[in-house]
Amino acid sequence: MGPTASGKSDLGIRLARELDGEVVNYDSVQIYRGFDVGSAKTPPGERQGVPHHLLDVRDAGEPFSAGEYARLGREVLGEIAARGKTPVIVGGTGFYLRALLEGLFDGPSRDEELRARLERKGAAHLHRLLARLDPESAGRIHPHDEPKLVRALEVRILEGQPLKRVLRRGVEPLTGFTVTKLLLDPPRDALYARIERRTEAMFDAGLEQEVCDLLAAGAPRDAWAFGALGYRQALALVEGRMSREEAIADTARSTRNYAKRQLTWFRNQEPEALRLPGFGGDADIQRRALDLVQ
RNA sequence: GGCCAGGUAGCUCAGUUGGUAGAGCGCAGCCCUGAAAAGGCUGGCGUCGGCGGUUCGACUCCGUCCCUGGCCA
Repeated sequence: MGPTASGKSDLGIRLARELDGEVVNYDSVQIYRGFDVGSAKTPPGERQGVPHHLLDVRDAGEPFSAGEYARLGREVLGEIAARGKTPVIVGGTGFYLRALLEGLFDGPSRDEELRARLERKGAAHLHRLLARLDPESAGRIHPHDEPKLVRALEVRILEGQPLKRVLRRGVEPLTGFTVTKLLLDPPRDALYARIERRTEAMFDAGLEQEVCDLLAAGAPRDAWAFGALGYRQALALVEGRMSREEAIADTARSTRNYAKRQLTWFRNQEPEALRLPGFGGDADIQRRALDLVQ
């Protein structure tokens, strides 16, 4: 695990080669077919023969969720183990990793109709409604945090019970594996500089063209995956709502913000992860990672 | 050289009739149980261009100097 641009893919491939393993992705954007340049997906030609899983399993317009990720992930993990290989789980979507390893509660999936109805009402209204139906959750969720209010209401309405009660139900951690967690944590300055450079490189490498290709292939312009970092801006560029300079600057800034949120998550939600103070491509970091894993 | 408009937080800018300052973004810290590259919370930051003056009190008024932009020479 590690923030965006910390070299997770490099380290993942290295570890997989050494351990006779296969890479399992847990990046929420690399899940999508055709989202390659902007998600920094390792091109097939650079995978050094290491099999990669859970890349390109959805089209732009298809919804996806942590729950689905956990189900697919456990299947894949089982298959890899059956082959006698070692899974090397690589990504930056901390919530997906938690869903995979710790499990999610046995609750309802998204209900699009219910959500559409709720989302129309606005956060303030939703918070008042939740205060009535599930006071405990209303006290825990900030009145401005619409997505979490919607989810709490969705569970409460569909299950007829407050979220906290449902939350305990049916959480099944992954079994059958010994997990070693490694966290890439390069110096902040160096990480930000690298994000800056990588963002420019993505636009140079044809992120704009990738968006055009996706649109031409029928991806709706409001497809969820177009909300991802870089894609939102590249779409604005394609549609003439942003200049190239603005698109790059905006992408780099949001990517820094994202990296910071990832670091907070990993630091506090994955305290047992072993920290590697550098980039995944660094030779000494790779050596240290191998020592920790063997 | 003259005229005009500006000089306030790292950046962009607001600041009512004089009572020592704010907003967004950035940055930092944090939250998160099925759209998590999403969404949300909290926080510090200023010699208000310099120097004088008027005043009990000046970012606000006066003088002067410096800097930036525009127009005219």
